[in-house]
Amino acid sequence: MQDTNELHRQILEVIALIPYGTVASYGQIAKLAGLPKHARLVGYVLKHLDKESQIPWYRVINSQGKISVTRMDEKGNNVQQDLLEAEGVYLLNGKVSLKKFGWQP
DNA sequence: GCCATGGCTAGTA
DNA sequence: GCCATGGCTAGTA
Repeated sequence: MQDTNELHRQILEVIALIPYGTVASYGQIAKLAGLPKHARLVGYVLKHLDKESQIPWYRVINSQGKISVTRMDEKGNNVQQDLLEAEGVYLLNGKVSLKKFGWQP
């Protein structure tokens, strides 16, 4: 049980390092956390993140540059997309250019 | 235990 | 294909 939380903590730690205005993929986070092949776990952890968390969850997208989260605000805008655009990260044809905005640690 | 289910993905086609 | 979770049966005791 404690091992699991430790993994989650490592993952969140790495996500917290993603710089403003950049994005990283689930797989990339997993790898940097020392957990290659655990991309899905990253998704799981983020899904269960509590609302109060200060972790920049929205800077994590899939490896194709697409947003996986579908949550909308009252205006019908995708919440994650809004948060990214507020940092200057925009979508083109529904995708973020990883070349431009991808985090290179 | 077994099996389905995910905020996924490298590597084909 | 990967892998942690969670719900749900067998099958013991």
